[in-house]
Amino acid sequence: MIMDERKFLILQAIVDDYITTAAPVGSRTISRKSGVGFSPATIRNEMSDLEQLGYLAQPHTSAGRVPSYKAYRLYVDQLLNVSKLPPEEREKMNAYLSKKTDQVGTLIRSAAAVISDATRYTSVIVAPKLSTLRIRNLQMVPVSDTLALMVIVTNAGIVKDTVIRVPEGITPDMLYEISRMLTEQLADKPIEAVRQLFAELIRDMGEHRRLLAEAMQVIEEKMTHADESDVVIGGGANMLSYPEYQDAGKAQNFLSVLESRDKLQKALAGGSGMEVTIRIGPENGLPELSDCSVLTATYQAGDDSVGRLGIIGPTRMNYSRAISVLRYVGMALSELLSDRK
Amino acid sequence: MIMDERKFLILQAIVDDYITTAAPVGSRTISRKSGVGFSPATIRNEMSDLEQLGYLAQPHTSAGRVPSYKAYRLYVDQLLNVSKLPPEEREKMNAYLSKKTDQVGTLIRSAAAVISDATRYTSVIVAPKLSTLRIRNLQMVPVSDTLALMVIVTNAGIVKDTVIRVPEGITPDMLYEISRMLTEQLADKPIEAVRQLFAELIRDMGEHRRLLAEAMQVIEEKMTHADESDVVIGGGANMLSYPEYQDAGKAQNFLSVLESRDKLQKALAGGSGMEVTIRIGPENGLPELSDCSVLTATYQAGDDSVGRLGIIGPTRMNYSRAISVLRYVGMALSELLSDRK
DNA sequence: TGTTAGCACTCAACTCGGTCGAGTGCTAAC
DNA sequence: GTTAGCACTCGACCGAGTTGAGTGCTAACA
Repeated sequence: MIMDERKFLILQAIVDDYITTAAPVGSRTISRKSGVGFSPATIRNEMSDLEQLGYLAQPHTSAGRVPSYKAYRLYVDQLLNVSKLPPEEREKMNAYLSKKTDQVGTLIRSAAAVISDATRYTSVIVAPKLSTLRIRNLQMVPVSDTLALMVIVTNAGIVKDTVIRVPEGITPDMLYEISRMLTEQLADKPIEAVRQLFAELIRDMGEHRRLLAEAMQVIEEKMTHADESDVVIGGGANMLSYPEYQDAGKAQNFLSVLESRDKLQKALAGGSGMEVTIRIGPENGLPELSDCSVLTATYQAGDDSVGRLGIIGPTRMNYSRAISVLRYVGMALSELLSDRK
Repeated sequence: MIMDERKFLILQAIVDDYITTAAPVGSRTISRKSGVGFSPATIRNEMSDLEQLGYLAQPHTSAGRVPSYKAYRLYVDQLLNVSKLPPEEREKMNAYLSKKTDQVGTLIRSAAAVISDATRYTSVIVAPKLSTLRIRNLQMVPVSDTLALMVIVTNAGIVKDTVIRVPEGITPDMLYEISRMLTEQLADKPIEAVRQLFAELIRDMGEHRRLLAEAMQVIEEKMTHADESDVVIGGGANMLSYPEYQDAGKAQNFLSVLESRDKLQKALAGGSGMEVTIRIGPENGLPELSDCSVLTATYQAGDDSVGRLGIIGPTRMNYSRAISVLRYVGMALSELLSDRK
């Protein structure tokens, strides 16, 4: 048995219908649809074939059919046509986002809100990771005799800070001088390259070795351990409005994923290109999200990919709309981050 | 009719029982309890009185009784004895918290997690507000020719930063000098007092007037507009495990409050002293939380009250435990923030 | 040979009546 | 004042019956 034109057509109609109703789809329903000119009986035969092929499943004998993950995969890969967002909607999003451009954190939170409002799904954005950024300025601000705050300003105006210990005998003015020197040395270098530069500096400049070593260690740590605060969620409660999540246990299960930064990071990871990556149901690897789909994309600051943004929704989500919203917001975010001088 | 000793005893037993079972309490149940030596019939008479007095309500004639808000209020005010946390539990919390003391943000997130883990309710912590802090160091770090990052380090090592515009012709070294001067002038002053100092400075130092004015305006804004990121939530999904919130609509309603920083701020506001404030059901003013109770307390950095922390749970929450956890974590948080030199 | 009408069959969802049991209020006795 | 007893109430639960959406199969048709 092989998939022919008509099977595609019928499968598409079934998925389309299921996406909006969340109820098993029967042969009559499909037959009634415009564009499909066959009787219910014919449709039934085809549906039976599609079930055989693994694209459909029946909850029980006398129910309609429900698309399988395989069906969604096919639907997304071949049957989907992504429409552009209407201009007025783009305009609205743009207006909302460009108001919030001052602080990167706020911008990202707003972007998450825009996505979840526009799709009614849950949105997740990973803030720019230190390891993908370039240093623009590094400054150590004294906090007390023994502590300083190391502030790293990166491209796109993204700021990271940490407390570091300062060896005895280093005055605020010395801190400033060292910061200036470091900034000069490190400016515009990607953080990846900083390690080596630091090693050289520590070798050449014996006198502040301890301070530099401390700073290096902190940067190192910041780069490897993702900061908890760096994942932003929008519309976490949206999922509860879908019939799939009326069951409180399931809902709690889903929400617990949102509360675990680790799992979220894992869900968003992978897929490096600019294009939207789609993981359907079990494909995303997290058992808790086995009946969700996760769409992810990358956003940039300048020419560097700096973070990922994503949408989590039920497998029967409106992929077309989700994709276009994700694309658009990703683009807008990249632009706003790159504009910052 | 008046509340006598026995009525108190019975009401207490009813509330105690309802808190653990969430099911209407019948006269037999109370009669069986140790400490109450009356027959069901007597209890019924008393319960009838208590209903008349507004402390109990009946879902329907042949069900048991459910405590009203008035009953919880009485229970909390007069019938509750708050036990201390067992030492091993304190120890565990302490150990977990003191590991996280490096970054204030992380510390607060951990504290929220500790509270929600210990109580199985939802915890909320408002990060230290700028207006309650003292400046320790102020530094402007150049980001580009026209932008700088103003970093304000406050007591307790809490850091706030904002991007500000820099008028043309101001070099990084000048920024440093100005920062140094400002730090000298402002150090250890509460932010409340900064306004006036700034005004004086702007008057006296004509040359950098524009920069100072910009900085002032930004500080002003930061002080009045609470930052979105400053509210941290722990265990938002916990509520879903209680029978009161099995209904998806109710659950969504509750979660939407957690997503609105405004409403959360409002829920936590008020009650300035160190003691735990308890708002039961409608008392908290938010219709969305009308069947929740909100406990709030204040935490300090040094001698200044800097933020609030709270627990949101069902009205039938275990007040005794919630209060002791909130007290303990509030104290621990204050200590950890004050220790920072 | 592919399509369709017809028909028997399946099964969840809903309805309805009956039973069960937890709980109440009232009354009368202790 | 307290309590035992009893009639009553009412949601929860159970099982039988009905409904309706949907299927698979077969035979007829183009």
